[in-house]
Amino acid sequence: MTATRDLTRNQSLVLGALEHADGPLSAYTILDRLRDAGFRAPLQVYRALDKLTEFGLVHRLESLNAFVACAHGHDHGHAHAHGIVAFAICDTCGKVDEFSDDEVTSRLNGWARDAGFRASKTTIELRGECAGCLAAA
Amino acid sequence: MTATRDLTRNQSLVLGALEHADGPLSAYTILDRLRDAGFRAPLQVYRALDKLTEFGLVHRLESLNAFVACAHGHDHGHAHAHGIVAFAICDTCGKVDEFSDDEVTSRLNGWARDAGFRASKTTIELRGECAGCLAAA
DNA sequence: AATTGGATGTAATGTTATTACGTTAGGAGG
DNA sequence: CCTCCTAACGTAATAACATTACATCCAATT
Ligand SMILES: [Zn+2]
Ligand SMILES: [Zn+2]
Ligand SMILES: [Zn+2]
Ligand SMILES: [Zn+2]
Repeated sequence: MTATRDLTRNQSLVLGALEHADGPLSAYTILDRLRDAGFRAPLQVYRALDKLTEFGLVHRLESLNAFVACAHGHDHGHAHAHGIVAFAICDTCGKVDEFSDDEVTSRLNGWARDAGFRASKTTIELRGECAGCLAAA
Repeated sequence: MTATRDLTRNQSLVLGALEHADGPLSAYTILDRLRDAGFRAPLQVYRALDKLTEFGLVHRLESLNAFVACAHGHDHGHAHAHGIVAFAICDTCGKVDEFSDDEVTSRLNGWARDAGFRASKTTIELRGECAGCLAAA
């Protein structure tokens, strides 16, 4: 059983913004959407994002400089461990698909073991066009 | 046989800066190092990087917002096709190891095929600590 | 009450990337 | 030679993303 975590007000607001969005949001977009809730400065967003990422509730998309709520079903503050996670990002509609592949994880871990490299974070991002957008084109 | 490509002066300078560096460089660091060669503005660097990346001579490290010369041995302007390339980036010493794994490539391509996703670019980056730094610690 | 640590508020600054606009160099074709 | 076209270049301004610095607040502990 994974422990439920108490989120602070700012963390809840940022997580909520990401969960209600239809795609990844930049920190500054989140800031804009939370102005009415009292947000004033980027740091309020970045601090919350740091914690949410640490808790595994939010992922940062490096190739986009943006953030998404974790796609795995879980209640607020109730996370679960990820293996290596991959993202397929549609450059046309912005949709993001989060997935994970044990064989990929195992090969990358194997490479790291052989190289004596200790990985603390691994990023896998596919940029391209999703099935829906390809069909529409 | 892959065609040799003529690089422009700016492209050669930027590629040279990356090849002589001992690690990834940000666009602005490249700019600073090329001041004496007449560089004045970020765009000069970004334009050269765009082309070099397109030619496969340079890779962008998304998690670092920085660039490295391709590790594969090739003469200036003489590139070769990559499959999906992965990078192991040491957060301690900055060293970058470029590698490629057919099984990883095949699994990711397989996922994309099944999902109907057409990937135009795939990023794999391991952040952590290299063998040398782990031994030194 | 004093101390501690985490979270917060705010301003200033630093870093990375792009837009806009004008100029230059070189090849293709008349 | 001259015009058209295209790719590359030069420069300035601005936009977008992220961090540093410093003060304050508050709850838990001693
Ligand atoms: Zn997730
Ligand atoms: Zn799409
Ligand atoms: Zn390469
Ligand atoms: Zn190292």
